[in-house]
Amino acid sequence: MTLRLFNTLTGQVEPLTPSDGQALRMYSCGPTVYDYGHIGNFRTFVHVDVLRRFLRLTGTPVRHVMNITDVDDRIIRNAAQAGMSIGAYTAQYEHAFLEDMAALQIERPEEIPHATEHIARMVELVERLARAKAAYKTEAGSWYFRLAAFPEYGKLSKKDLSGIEDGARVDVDEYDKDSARDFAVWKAAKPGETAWETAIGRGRPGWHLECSAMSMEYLGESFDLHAGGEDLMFPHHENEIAQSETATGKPFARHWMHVRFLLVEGRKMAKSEGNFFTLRDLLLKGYKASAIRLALMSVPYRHQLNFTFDGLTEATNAIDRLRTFHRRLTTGGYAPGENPEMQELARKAHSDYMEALASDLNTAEARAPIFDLVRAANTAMDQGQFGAGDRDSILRVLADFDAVFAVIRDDDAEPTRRALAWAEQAGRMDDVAPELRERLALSDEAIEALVGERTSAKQERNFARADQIRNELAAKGVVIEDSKDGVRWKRK
RNA sequence: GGCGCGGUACCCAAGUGGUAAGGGAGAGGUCUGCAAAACCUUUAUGCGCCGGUUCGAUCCCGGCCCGCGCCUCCA
Repeated sequence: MTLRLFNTLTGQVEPLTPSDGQALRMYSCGPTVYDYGHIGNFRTFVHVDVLRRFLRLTGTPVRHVMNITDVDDRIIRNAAQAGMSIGAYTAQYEHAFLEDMAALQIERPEEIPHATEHIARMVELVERLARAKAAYKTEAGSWYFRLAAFPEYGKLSKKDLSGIEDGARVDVDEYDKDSARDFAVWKAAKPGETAWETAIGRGRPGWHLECSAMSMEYLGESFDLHAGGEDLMFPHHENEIAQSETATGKPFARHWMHVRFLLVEGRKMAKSEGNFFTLRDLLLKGYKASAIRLALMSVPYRHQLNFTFDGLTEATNAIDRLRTFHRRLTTGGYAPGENPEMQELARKAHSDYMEALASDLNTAEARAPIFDLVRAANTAMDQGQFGAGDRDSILRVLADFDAVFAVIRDDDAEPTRRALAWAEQAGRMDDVAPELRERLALSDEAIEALVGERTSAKQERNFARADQIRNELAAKGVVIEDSKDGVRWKRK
């Protein structure tokens, strides 16, 4: 099955396959590690994860590179304010970022290169551009890319810049550029700033240059896919194309994927709007990492997502339904054999699911057949029309579902515990939802003991005691379910 | 101003030129010691508004209204 993905460059949905017949070579713009990641960042990373997971599910090996931008103006500024080296400053946020990615079940890219470790490659690229007369050095020691050297500029974002008058928007700092639209590939060091001593002068790389240099280093001068948030399309990706294609004379990435922004409660997320949330903020409020992941991915990547707390609750409940069903499959007893109707439903659900994802990663559409299957299977089980063979088939469908969605397997406790530990150390305990603390204070062993005691009480028909225990557990977020196959419990 | 996206039931949301997936919430019922879980039933003659094309439009075309994004650092 071949993925058909929208390509920003051509404006069309096109098949995406490895051009070398081996692995799909893809690059996605990673974080600038100057602060904790917010949910907007993670919406993009989650959808890139959906892409790579689906490719792998369809048997396409992936060679995925994601950069870490560990030097830029904000980093230099913040590190100086904190009285830290930029290395020490960025290390803490990079660590937090990788932890957050893991919490959201986002797979690690094959390569995660750091900008500061590839300065030499970037300098080479500037030199290459200089030789092609496409980059020039200013009096102040910065290097700029000459837009006039790349007539195709604007082909990704569909911008026609020919009408922009040179000099119209030149600001004071950039007075020595040849044209207002020329962008920096190398920034001269200001006194006291972190800088590298190189053949092209003392300074640091421009942001756009980093991605060009690192993507080509790991993936070659031409590769299959480049992804990022919609805001990066212009100017960041446009500049990458200009630099890279001018330097190599070859097409850079042939397929471009852009994930749309999310809104929070109907407005663009911004600190000034008071609707700005990091992943950690949400975990401390008691939302599960899996619910956050599902909420972020439930609306297809090409549509704006309105992120709301109602949506988070809804995602929590939807996941509960899936997990309850999964538990019913794995813990229930089923007679040997299978129900031909069930087999057909499972097969159909699987193919509808795969087809929806293959169709430009339509995650919303892909969910539907899975939930259909859950209902049909529950009904068949209730009616005793369900065999061990059906269980096995459906477990395989769910495994493929979770290979991309990654929400059924319950790994939620760990991220929450880590967020709590972090809050303690960061002095954020006031932001921890009180119920959350109580919940985590109760160990699995303690729950098991109480559940056991309740079962005994029930057998003795001491329902008062049994209900008392049930209420006590419920208050701490533990739900008990009595079924024919015994007692199950779960954390809310 | 330029480029682009969206307006589908109480909420989120998919979708197709031939008559509206799925999830969540609500209501009623079955089951249960009571619950929970699960299942059943139930909620859009209708898909922003007005025209047009068509045998037929939510889906195509035109206009209008509303919301949003990018165009500057930004996922």
